Amino acid sequence: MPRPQRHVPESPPQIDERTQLVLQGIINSYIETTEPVGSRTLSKQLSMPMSPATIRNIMSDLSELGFLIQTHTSAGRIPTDKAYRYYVDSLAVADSLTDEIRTRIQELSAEGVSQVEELLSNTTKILANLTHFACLVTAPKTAVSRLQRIEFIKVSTSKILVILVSKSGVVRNKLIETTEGISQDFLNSISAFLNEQFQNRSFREIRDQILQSMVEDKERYDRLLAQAVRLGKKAFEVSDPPELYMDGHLNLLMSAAFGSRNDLRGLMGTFDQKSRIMEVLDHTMNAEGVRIYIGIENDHEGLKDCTLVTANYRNENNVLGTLGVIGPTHMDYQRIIPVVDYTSKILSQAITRHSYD
Amino acid sequence: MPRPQRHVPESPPQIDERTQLVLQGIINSYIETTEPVGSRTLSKQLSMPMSPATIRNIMSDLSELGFLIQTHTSAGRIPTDKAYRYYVDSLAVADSLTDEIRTRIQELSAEGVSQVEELLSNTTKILANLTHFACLVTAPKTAVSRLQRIEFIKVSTSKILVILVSKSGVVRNKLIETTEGISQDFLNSISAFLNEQFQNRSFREIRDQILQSMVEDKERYDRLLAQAVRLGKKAFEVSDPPELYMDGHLNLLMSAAFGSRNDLRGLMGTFDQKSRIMEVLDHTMNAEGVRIYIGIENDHEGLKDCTLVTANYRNENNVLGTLGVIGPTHMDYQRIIPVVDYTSKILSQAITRHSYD
DNA sequence: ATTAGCACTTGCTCTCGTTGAGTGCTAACC
DNA sequence: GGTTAGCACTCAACGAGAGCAAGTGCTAAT
Repeated sequence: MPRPQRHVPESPPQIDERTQLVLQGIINSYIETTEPVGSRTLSKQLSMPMSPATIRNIMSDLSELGFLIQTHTSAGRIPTDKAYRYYVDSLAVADSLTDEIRTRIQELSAEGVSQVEELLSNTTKILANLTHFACLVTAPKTAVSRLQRIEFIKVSTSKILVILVSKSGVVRNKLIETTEGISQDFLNSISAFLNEQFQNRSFREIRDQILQSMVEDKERYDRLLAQAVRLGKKAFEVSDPPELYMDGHLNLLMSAAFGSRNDLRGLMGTFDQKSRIMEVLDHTMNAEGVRIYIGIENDHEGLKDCTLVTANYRNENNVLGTLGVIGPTHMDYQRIIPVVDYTSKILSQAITRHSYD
Repeated sequence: MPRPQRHVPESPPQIDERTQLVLQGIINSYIETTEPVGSRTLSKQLSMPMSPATIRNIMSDLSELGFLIQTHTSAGRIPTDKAYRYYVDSLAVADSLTDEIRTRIQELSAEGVSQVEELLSNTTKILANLTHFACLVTAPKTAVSRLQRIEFIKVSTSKILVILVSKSGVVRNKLIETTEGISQDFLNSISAFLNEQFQNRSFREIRDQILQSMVEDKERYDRLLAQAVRLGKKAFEVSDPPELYMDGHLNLLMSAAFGSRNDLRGLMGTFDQKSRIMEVLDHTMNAEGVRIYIGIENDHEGLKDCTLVTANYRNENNVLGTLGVIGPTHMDYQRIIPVVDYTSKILSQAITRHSYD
């Protein structure tokens, strides 16, 4: 298992081995049952034989360290976010994936999947199925992706369809209104020109350059150039809708993991604002490997009882986007982490096959 | 208000005027409060002065006719699906829309909306906002829509991008793998040929015709024709994903209208299967005007506590698709029906402006 | 035909004791 | 000195019972 990155690097508190064992036991038990765990129960489950009283002492220490809390005085204890952090960083051992799960994940690029968009949407579906949590995949960032092909198609006297194909295989189209009658032949010349000029350049670069070239004079005298700039400008205008593929959020809402009606409301609100979720994901995109954000570590209010597990996907040359799952903080980390990890790798492979890089 | 179509035409039961008044009062009150309504409460609310005892007698009759039920012996009464049916057919008077709502709806084709897809997605958003229910819009059926333009773009040595633009303004693209090296020039000839041959024909027609022409011999001798048929076949192959725009389902789930956890589960399952929802909507598409399907009249199990209100949208020549909202059976019909009606008209206008017909 | 009055039903809420899981502390134990 | 048994204490959850409020159906008077 790839050792996941820690959210805030900080030396893990020194805890002796037996205490670790107890903590681990509590977390495992809580993940399984979602019930506060008491000393007696734990004593029976634990491999190392310890009396409830001993465990009580250890638990008391752990409470003092901020790893455990009690919902009320006479109840068992449940792990805090801090405990999960420690667990994920130092205790958890990733399950190895079964062949069955591997196969399921590989199906994201099953026979007949020809478009990148389909790939991404399949990924969320499969992840949702596997985890029963909310699953997210961001589309490759258009701003940084590079141009493979641009084409203009005249669909009516006043409308021109722009087709943008990026190196990463994403196709985007856009309608442009135009007053002047431009022939298809002329459009072809323009796209040939733009293709030659800008292939392999990033959309952002292209945009900048086109905007700049506006000030230069020479194009005034060249009808082709002038039109190319005019149309190109429209084509590359910023209007990337935040593209986010999402599935399984309904599962999550029902998962009974969230008791109170209020939590649900908050969570719902969160999922309604795709753009906010995008932000969160984008924010994590600089790191490598599987990243884990537990509860309060998410700076989004609605996610305070959730853990976000993300990883990037990429083609040979670039990081393209992020995928992730959002579940309750008491998710089964040992299972979820390798699933996300493997999915990101498979998606990377698949999308590399679809890229033109 | 367009008198909504009745689900199963059937002469409305003869009910005297005062009884109608009571039924209407009960339904109105229940729609407003979602509480069983008793004789005393109703007596105070009703315009015509009647004592609780009188109302009790009438209620008793209505119960016998199957319009009302009691959740338990000593509770007030709530309307049955049959009551809503009667209400919608004979009692309800549509509210007239405020200017504010009209304006809100008109915003679906606000400044800068250039693609049909955006139009449809805006429609669901606005409807969801206005109704707080789940809102659906089906994309124009590709099978019946007619070809405006087809274009092939070579994006790499082995991949060709097909762009299909329909008369209704929907753009669809699709990737085709090819082993042979075909030049862009040649692709242009092919698309020119196909455009000339098939413009204005419905996708279904085209598909049929291309499949048929396979058996004819002459094309063997004509490379252009052969390739055109080969690529055209791939391009028009059936693989329409069921295209459904949806919004507000989360609102619906939270609307507290659904008490039991179980109902929710069922409803969720329903929304998860977009294809089933499509079926339901498609099924209603033959009718005209606003249609209303109340509770059990929906032959989908998960919708047994829901009412579906749908209307078609169209351009000048054809019915293109359906839009609808799904809410609890006790929705405010007098408000929802005109909203759906007006939205369908505005969407029709907008999409007509975007059509090439 | 309508209405007032009354007995009856029933779900909801509040209280109160009981139960059981769990804790923290102390003293005994190895 | 760490570990464990024992014990008093706490507190949520459960269930029974009382009282309440809303509502009904029936009967008899208007």
